[in-house]
Amino acid sequence: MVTMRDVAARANVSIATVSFVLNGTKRVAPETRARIEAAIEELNYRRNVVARALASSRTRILALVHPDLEARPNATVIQFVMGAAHGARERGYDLVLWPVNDDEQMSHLLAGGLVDGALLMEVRIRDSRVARLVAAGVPFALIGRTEDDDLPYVDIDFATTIHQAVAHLRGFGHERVALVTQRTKGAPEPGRIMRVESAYRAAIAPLGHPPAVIAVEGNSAGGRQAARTLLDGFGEHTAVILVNEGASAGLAKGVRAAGRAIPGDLSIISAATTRELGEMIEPELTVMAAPAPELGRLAADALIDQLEGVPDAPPRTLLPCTLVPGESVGPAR
Amino acid sequence: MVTMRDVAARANVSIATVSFVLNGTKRVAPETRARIEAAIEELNYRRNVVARALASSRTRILALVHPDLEARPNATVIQFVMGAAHGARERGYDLVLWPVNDDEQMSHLLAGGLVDGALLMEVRIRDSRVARLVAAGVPFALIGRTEDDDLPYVDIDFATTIHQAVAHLRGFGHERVALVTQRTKGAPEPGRIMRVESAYRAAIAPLGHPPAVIAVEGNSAGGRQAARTLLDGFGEHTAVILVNEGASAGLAKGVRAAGRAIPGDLSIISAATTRELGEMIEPELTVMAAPAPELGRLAADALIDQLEGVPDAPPRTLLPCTLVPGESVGPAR
DNA sequence: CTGAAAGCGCTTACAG
DNA sequence: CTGAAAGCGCTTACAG
Repeated sequence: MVTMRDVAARANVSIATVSFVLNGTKRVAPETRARIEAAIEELNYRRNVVARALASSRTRILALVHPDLEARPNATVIQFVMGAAHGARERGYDLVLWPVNDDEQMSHLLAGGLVDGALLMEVRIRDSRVARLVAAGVPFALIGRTEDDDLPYVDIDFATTIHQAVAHLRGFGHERVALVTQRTKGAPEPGRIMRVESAYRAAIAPLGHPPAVIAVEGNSAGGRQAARTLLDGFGEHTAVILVNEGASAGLAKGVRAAGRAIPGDLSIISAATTRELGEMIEPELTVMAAPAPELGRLAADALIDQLEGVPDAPPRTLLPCTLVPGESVGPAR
Repeated sequence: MVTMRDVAARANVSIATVSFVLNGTKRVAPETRARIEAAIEELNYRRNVVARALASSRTRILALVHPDLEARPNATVIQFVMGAAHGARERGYDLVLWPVNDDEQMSHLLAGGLVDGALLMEVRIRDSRVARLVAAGVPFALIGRTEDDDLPYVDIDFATTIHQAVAHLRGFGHERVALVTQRTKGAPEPGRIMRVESAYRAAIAPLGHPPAVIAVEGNSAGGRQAARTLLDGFGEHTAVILVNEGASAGLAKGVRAAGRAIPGDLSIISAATTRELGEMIEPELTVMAAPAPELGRLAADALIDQLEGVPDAPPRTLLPCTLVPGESVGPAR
């Protein structure tokens, strides 16, 4: 293994000087610099990141803390993760995956000193992990929000997204619009459910009809259950907005199985999902595509800005979903 | 920050002895050990993983090397990734994500010394990354296979999977069975395509009809194209096996759009995907569910076994997919 | 069974 | 502009 010592010897300088040109932390005479760069090139030297981390007390590693995601293979999840990985890499950071469900284990890992900061996924309204992070003195950024709006986060702008969805439906004459959200058995609710609901209530208020919110599990069975509830209980609705990726297909199937037409009898918009999911369903669903890759990247950026003390870096970013018209929205009956 | 030095001072021993009890590398007198453990407890000490890595030349970090996965949000991909992350964590290792497309960048990262070993995803028949890994002297395990069968890998047992799929179809009287695989524009083909094809040829040989292989892109458009080819060109086929997750929904839609019934006119099995994907489609697809979580975990295990010199650890594992009956397979017409 | 000490490969005041 | 040296927090022969 070739070390800084070898480079220094070949360039006839001290290892300190090699370090200075590598980091650009001090001015070095042009000729000296050239000699060092030549030596680095000739020896094919790469500085050891572990030694650098120990000496500088900065590992340049970030943790992505998330619950078990195997269980919910939603299309947006991988986009978040990969967006964060790309964002980190591009700024010279590494991203480690920490699939931990309990706070204890997270604190334990944090105390090991491997990471400079953490990205939190699946953030809940009241999230005890945040207190742990603060206690450990570890900088962080959230993907999603707690009830405390002053923390660093990136999130989907649900207010704008839902308003646009409602506006789109109103353009087709819909006045009675229901909402389908996600119920997570056992687990505390992610913050977005609450935000989505209030955005929905605000958006449909001008229409003068009472809100109808249906919470089901994020899978096909949940979707079919939502279809039944919608058709039986709330029969008069002509459109529905879903913020439940996993239930989208089941809802469409359930509606059709009940002999109703999409969009003839019911228009559907699935929000916070991917264009690809919409294409898979019959009829092709109109979706509000989540800016998941961007959010992943922005989360990494926000955390790194914080670590590096970048001035005027935005600690919080909200991005709305993008409407991708399919064949599931039509005129109100 | 509390260090080993603090623990040693409190327990009245040298830091060497503290290190010995922490690592279990040398026998320590019970009373001494008890004193040290008490001190660790009282001070809430956690050993610094970076210092440990530098001193032991073992970082206990693994890299997951993969091309850009944002672009292809297949359901199995996240399962692989999370399986590997879990497997690593359970054995005290961390997994970093390395989204790199070119070999140069991979070698560059490797040379930094951050990782003890690498897991390679999306392995191609001839994969230049393998040579790079060998050149860098970095242990690795593949998720998938190259043409060289002697390397450490985990993979789906496509031979068994395809045979089971064909046997299932034969049970329904099918004799003319087509295959739909994936075509990746530009990129070299992953090794599995080749293996799937030869497994398919072997499995249908006893049926006495010529093979029909259709390669399309892994998205809805690809699936619809496959449907057209299948219905127009190969009209006499009564069943199709897909090994193209992303095209599954498009194929089903295309077949129905052409006025053909599933499974009345055409039976469909989608192999190497998830049960959830099958549920999303209309009619619910019979799938061969990929053992993706297990394979991710096994890949991590194989690599760690190698790093730790575990005797008799299996360097290669093949796991078949599991048949999950849906509504897309019926008697041959 | 325990300790003193070298060493892992860097960074970073400090001195000149 | 450059260097000598301490130090980051551990592990690991080596000696006793």
